[in-house]
Amino acid sequence: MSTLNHQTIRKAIRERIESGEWLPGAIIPGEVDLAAEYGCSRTTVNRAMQNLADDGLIERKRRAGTRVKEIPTRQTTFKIPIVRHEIEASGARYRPHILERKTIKAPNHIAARLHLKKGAKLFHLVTAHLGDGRVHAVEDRWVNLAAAPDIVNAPLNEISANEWLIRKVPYSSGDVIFSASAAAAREAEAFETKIGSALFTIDRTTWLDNVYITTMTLRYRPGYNLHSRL
Amino acid sequence: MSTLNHQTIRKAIRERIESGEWLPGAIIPGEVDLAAEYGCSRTTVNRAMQNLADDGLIERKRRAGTRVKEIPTRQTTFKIPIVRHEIEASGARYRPHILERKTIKAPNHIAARLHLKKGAKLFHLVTAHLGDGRVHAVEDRWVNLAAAPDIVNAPLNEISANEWLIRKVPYSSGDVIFSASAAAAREAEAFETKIGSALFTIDRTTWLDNVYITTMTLRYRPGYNLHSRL
DNA sequence: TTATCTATTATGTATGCACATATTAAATGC
DNA sequence: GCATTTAATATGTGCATACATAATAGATAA
Repeated sequence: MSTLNHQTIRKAIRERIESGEWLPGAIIPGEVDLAAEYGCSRTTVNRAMQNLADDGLIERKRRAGTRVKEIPTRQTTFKIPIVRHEIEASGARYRPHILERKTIKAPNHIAARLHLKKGAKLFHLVTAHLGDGRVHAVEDRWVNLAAAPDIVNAPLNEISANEWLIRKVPYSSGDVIFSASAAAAREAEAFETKIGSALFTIDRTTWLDNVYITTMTLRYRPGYNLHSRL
Repeated sequence: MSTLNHQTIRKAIRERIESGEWLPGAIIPGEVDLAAEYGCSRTTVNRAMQNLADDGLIERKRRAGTRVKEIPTRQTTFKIPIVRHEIEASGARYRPHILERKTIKAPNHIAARLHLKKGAKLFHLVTAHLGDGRVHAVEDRWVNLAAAPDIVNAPLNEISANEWLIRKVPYSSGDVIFSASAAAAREAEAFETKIGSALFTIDRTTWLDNVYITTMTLRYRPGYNLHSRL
């Protein structure tokens, strides 16, 4: 059978754009024309083009046609790593080590992040994630007890709070913030580095249907980085 | 007409997963059944399901059926920001300020990144990206002159090297690395902060068809962060 | 029992067609 | 000239259908 699937056509069009045949901002032939040129149905071309539009390579408008993007929207998808997986992928044995675990009144900025009133009592958990005994990352987490009361009894020595929560509320929404932060005393000690060292940091707040579940700050050991391709 | 489009069905299925009707790991009804249930064609259900699979919510295998992912692959898409856009979005006026600009022998680790031999001569450019006169980020870039010889004459006071290169080679592939790094003397001075301050850092190497074009390190001012939703 | 083949089946993909919808360009009215 | 309506058109979407392909379960043979 013919090998003209939508992926082939998608690739062909991509190459024509990358080769400069159709310059940024230029309009490219309509679906009907391309279908004729490649000898396939418009449906197939349509699918290929939709994919390219998803990739941010082209811009499509009804009636107006399809154009190559002026400045391609460069976007990368990062898989939000699960710390245990990262550690195990490197061949080390994972173990969470709890540094702090108590239910206390949350600081105002934490309560605000979870859209709770000032002075709300939250479950506070600080965990060092160990790979073969070495600290890979330090997690500082606050959990809304109204949303996940069982957490106080969870076996957090065996399973990390993150994974425990994923099992409880697998499909939640979240905010993710990447930044760099300076090591405080606790992190400096854990990572055996100086106070003020630059640490790659992920802040994450999670909710489901307007109920805020948890917010956490994850600080990685010095030298850690997150890699992606575009 | 009926409002049963693929997006509606996609949303419906998503909700049934999020509600816990189909638990992680469980198999969900086949396309034919769902089509019957929703009163649409299998094509439409297929499209909805493919989208959900792209989102990492479900896993599909021929013959084996579709299952809810055990641990949902959390992934976020970050738009790789163009510094000028970031600055202008905040209402400030953008201006690049060149700190260094010369063609010299590249350090070995840079030559290696661009897959060139040791001692290759490269165009080296250090730029401070200013927003209303304040330094927003410092960029340290090396350009392969074999790939983009014209860069030596580019008006880099007006347009940043990044944007100039995007125009020359709009559709290239790249590696992106997010990390935290300590401010060296140059950055400390530019950002009016102390040496060793934690800076959010993006490393990026770009190529097109096996020709490596440029590699750069972009260090953002203290406090900068990258935000996303999942 | 174990290995190999075969039929079954769920998803994957291509196509032709019809109609929806957004946007532009042309026609019309003031 | 300027505003409004109308027609033309490229993409967006849904459906029925046919066939491809991979994985499994069951049948068959060693």
